[in-house]
Amino acid sequence: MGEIGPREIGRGELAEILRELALSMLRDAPPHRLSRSAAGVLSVLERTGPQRITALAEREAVRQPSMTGLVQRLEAAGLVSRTTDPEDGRASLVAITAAGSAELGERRRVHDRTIHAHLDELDPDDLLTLHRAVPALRHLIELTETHAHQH
Amino acid sequence: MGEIGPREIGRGELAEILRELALSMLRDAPPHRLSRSAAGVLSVLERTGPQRITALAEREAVRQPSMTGLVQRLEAAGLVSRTTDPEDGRASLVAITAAGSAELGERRRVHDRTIHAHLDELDPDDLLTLHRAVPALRHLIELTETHAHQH
DNA sequence: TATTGTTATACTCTATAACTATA
DNA sequence: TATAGTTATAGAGTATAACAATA
Repeated sequence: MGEIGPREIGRGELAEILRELALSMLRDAPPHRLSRSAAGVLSVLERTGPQRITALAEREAVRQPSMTGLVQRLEAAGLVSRTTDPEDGRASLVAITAAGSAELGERRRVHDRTIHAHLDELDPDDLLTLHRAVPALRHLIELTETHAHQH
Repeated sequence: MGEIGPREIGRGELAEILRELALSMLRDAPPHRLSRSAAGVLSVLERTGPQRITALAEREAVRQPSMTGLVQRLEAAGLVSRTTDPEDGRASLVAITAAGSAELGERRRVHDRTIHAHLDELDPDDLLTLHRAVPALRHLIELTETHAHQH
């Protein structure tokens, strides 16, 4: 092990706290009609437009057959629609429907409300500190999303 | 809707970022022998000592029969052991084994290493900001854990 | 041949309903 | 009766392996 410089202090602790925070928020999410998997797919479709099964599977870090099943359930529920890719007869393009967007929005509002309630109880100084950390958290999310799917 | 005071600014945005961070970290977690559910139970047992099925179910926000099944799988894998509660013949006490602790530790190290790798790429200013936010994040986790299980 | 996607099969995780055993 | 837990059953979500269709 090398020496620990000023930049190194507590980085392991930071990773640990971030992991615990994620688990904590996850456990705290109220139950909803949309599962996490379903919401994840709808969220990608909403942000990036229609996608192929393979692209969705890579993006969500699941296998192609798993994504086939998930999309089939979403289609049966009317939350996505499918069309054959005009440029490639093998591929299909999955798109979110208006009903899908509505469900997704509702799920986000419910979860955010829960988190908001906790923030309301937080010490004002802590709240200010977290506000100041928003850009850094955004950057961390970007890095995490970029480097995903490498497992 | 009431007026928006100085303390109110951006709290909705903060909740949103925290939710997105949690999802992002979750998707980023490398696959592991221990599922999230299994790791959650082992983590509780490690921190709080032997627990009843009912207590574990409440803590992890699942139903009693779901926890029965999960504990049965963990027991079959040698990660927990069970004894009848000496004070109540109906109840059993579930305890983590040495093998369970080892698996849990390994899973945490793997995930933390992934997060750590992202932190290494973060701008030093962002990293400093996040370090300063550790106590606030800790407090938020505590609030979230305390108020869980109210759905 | 390589790529896109589906089907077949199996295991984990979750739920509700009905049950057993103990208090 | 009430509580602690299990069993029965069903559905979502995941995986691997084998297959079909198109490029």
